[in-house]
Amino acid sequence: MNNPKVSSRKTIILREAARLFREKGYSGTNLRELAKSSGIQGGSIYHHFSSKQEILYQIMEYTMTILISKIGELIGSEPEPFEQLRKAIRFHIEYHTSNVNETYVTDAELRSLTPDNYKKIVVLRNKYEHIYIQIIKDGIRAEKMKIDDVKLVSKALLQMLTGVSYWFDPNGSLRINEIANKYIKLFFWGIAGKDNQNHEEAS
Amino acid sequence: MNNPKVSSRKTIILREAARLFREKGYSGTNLRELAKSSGIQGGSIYHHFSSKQEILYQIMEYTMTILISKIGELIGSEPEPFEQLRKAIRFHIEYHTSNVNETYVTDAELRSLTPDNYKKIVVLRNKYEHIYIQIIKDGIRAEKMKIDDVKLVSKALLQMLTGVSYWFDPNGSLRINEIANKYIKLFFWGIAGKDNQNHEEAS
DNA sequence: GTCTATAACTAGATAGAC
DNA sequence: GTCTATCTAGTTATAGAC
Repeated sequence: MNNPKVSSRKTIILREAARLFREKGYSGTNLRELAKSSGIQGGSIYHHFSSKQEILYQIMEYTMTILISKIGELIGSEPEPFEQLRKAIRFHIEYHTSNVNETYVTDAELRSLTPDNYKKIVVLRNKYEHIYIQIIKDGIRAEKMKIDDVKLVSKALLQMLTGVSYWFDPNGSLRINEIANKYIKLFFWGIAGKDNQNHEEAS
Repeated sequence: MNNPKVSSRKTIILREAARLFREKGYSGTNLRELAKSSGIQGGSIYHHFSSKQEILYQIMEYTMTILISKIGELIGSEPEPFEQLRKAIRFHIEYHTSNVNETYVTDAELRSLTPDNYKKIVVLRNKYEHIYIQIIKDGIRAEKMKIDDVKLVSKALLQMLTGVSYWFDPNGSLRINEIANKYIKLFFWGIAGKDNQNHEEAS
């Protein structure tokens, strides 16, 4: 996980843990099973991690750090907010579908963190979410986007995008790139299309 | 739960179970604690339910059944697809925010069901999702909506809407009715607004 | 319908050998 | 770095009294 070129035991444990935590939940996963699928015995886990909690925390901390750093690079090299948002959407879907186990756990197991770990991860989550908020704010300022509630719209967007990893099937007919295009189109223009622009109000 | 007027012990257990399953997960919740917060001792749970699994199943079965029956009534009395969708969106958000614990559990604890129970709940989920798919298909046929991938769009919609119950704060400044309006507007017209309709493609 | 007591088992974590 | 053995505690579920 720290060095993707070497599949050290630690890396294997983290990868298997993410898989099991997603399949059975954090509480539903036991360390003997995790050890077995990592190729070692139960007790050996504790050579690499001090507790089950630490494994969960490291998965989340790593995932959020990568997400933040990659999205940062991505939008740093692109000045136009519309194009920034397109790239951000594409990236979020790609990363979440390519790392389903880790991102699912990071998303769904916040409740299983100790209070201290919880605080740290929430800080990172807010940081990531704030990047999307900022892009949209810039889009409004540039008069490219029309939104009256930036926070709500960012949340709606991220939940919709994260949802892709819940149903995405790598063996299905849709490529990730096509899916991203469809989401971009939906989020930008909605379902009503130009012809129905007269129903602007939502009573 | 079966008769909302009487808060029988069974009803109380189901309500408390939904709350605890959401807070700590199904595996993370123990029956002594559930019993305690329901006002009885651990062993007494088994007078009302045969197992922990049965409690989970009943929460989900009840929630899905109500969702399907209510949305059925709602769109049955409205012929126009645009208006049907507005009502459906409003209903989904309202029900999910008013019954956060039950809907969250129904959404997130599918993995904790036994294979037999899993199959039954998935049938109900598909039934509910199919109602949204049908509305959108009708909307396309009536040339009110422009969508090339109905399944994807329905999933995007439902994930976005369900997400409201994850951040909704009853003491916050936004009323559910206002939130529903914002989501309807977003889903119908997108964020780009009329003026930018020329960027139709999403490269 | 609820209680107490307990059976049967499983879990996270530790210790010390190799 | 991994093993085996084990401690300690907690878990679902059952049994029988009230």
